Amino acid sequence: MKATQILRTSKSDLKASTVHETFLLKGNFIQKLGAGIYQLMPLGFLAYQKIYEIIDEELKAIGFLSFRAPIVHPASIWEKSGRYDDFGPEMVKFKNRSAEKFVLAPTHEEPVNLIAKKLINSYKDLPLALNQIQTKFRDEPRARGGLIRLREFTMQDGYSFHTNQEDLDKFYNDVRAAYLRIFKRLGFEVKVVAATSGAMGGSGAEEFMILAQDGSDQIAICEKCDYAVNIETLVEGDAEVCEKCGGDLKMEKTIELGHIFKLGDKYTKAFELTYDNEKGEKKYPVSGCYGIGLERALASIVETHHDDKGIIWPSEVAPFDYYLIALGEKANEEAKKLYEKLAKEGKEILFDDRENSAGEKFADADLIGCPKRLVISDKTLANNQVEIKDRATGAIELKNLSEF
RNA sequence: CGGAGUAUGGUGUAAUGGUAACAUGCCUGUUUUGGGAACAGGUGACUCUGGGUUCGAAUCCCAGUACUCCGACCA
Repeated sequence: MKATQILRTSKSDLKASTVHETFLLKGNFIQKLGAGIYQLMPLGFLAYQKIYEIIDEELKAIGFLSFRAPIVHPASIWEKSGRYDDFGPEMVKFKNRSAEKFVLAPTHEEPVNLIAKKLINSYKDLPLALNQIQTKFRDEPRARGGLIRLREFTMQDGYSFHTNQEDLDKFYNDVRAAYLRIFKRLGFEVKVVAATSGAMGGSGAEEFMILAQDGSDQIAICEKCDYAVNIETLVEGDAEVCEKCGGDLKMEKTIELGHIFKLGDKYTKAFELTYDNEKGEKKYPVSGCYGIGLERALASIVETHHDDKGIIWPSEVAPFDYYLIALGEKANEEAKKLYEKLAKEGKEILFDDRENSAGEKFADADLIGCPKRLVISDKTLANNQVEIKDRATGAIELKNLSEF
């Protein structure tokens, strides 16, 4: 892709309240429409799609079926579950011209359970795992922190249904492992933290956290073993020593990237979702649910992968692999050829074909943060070479044009 | 939802009751290319909305809306 089409960086010293928002706004990855409401610009959407694909791929690989629920729901399905009145003011309710009642989905248990009810009749239909990556809207009283806490956001939300606890436990562990693979591919070092499943009911829950200065969660980490726990679950004065080994606990600010729950039969009971067992008896499946916030993941990648000049994308989520700069007219001709060749081979390359000064192109290459920067200039052309600079390490190597 | 503040070209700011200015961006041209270049010309804001005070309002007053920060709430 060409910079003249997609790149609109800002030279201003704009400073948002968080690092990721500063760089994402400066590089024009995102645009703010209102508090907690942002749109992804073409550049930002490229990175977002990479995240989407990684999550989708890993979850399909362990057996999730993809579905897609709507964002606007008729109020009736929420009235039926009893949550139309219970959910609280963060759920937006509205009426259309015919005074029919609707809600904007803050979560998707209601439609998912309707899908599951269609698909599950018999024990033979279990286990079943359903997944979607879809928009949620929550009218947060105070959205803040850039993309960390949005009102409209995208969430991967998966749900699984099982005949018994052992089967749920097994699948839960599969999801746990898939989540660890996802977060590794996204470039994170996550801590899996014991969490309360109180509000959701059920038998267990864990959160996937990263340490981050701008985080709004706090966890307690044991200084001796690898035990970590959300401080929300530390209520009864045991907030000072590790319950595993007795070591001292240290408080750290974190961002929660994902959350997995064993729900038991709370929701299947609430939604009257049953199956027939071998004896023909009606039983409630036990279920689990699993979620990752995509914009929050995007923001967190920037929070954990940057220097003072800009973003340093992990290779799997970078919007482009290469950022190509040409200096001088002769170099520009060669760069154009190289760009077309690499593009034809399917390489993801951003060619800075703008007429801007050299310094501006270098600064933007750092800001945008593609893993490799290619420079062609009179200097490199003297030996028919291209300079390759690694964004993360700063290491520079020269390669012959013919080797590309 | 409680407390405080802000609202002016695309962006960032100035003008404190009397002609809306500066920088940047953008457009044209010339020149320039290894770390945010230079010159020249040009473009662009009925100063958030509605009301009020005044000869006169970006400026003062009232209401609304939006945004920011602190707190509560939530993930």
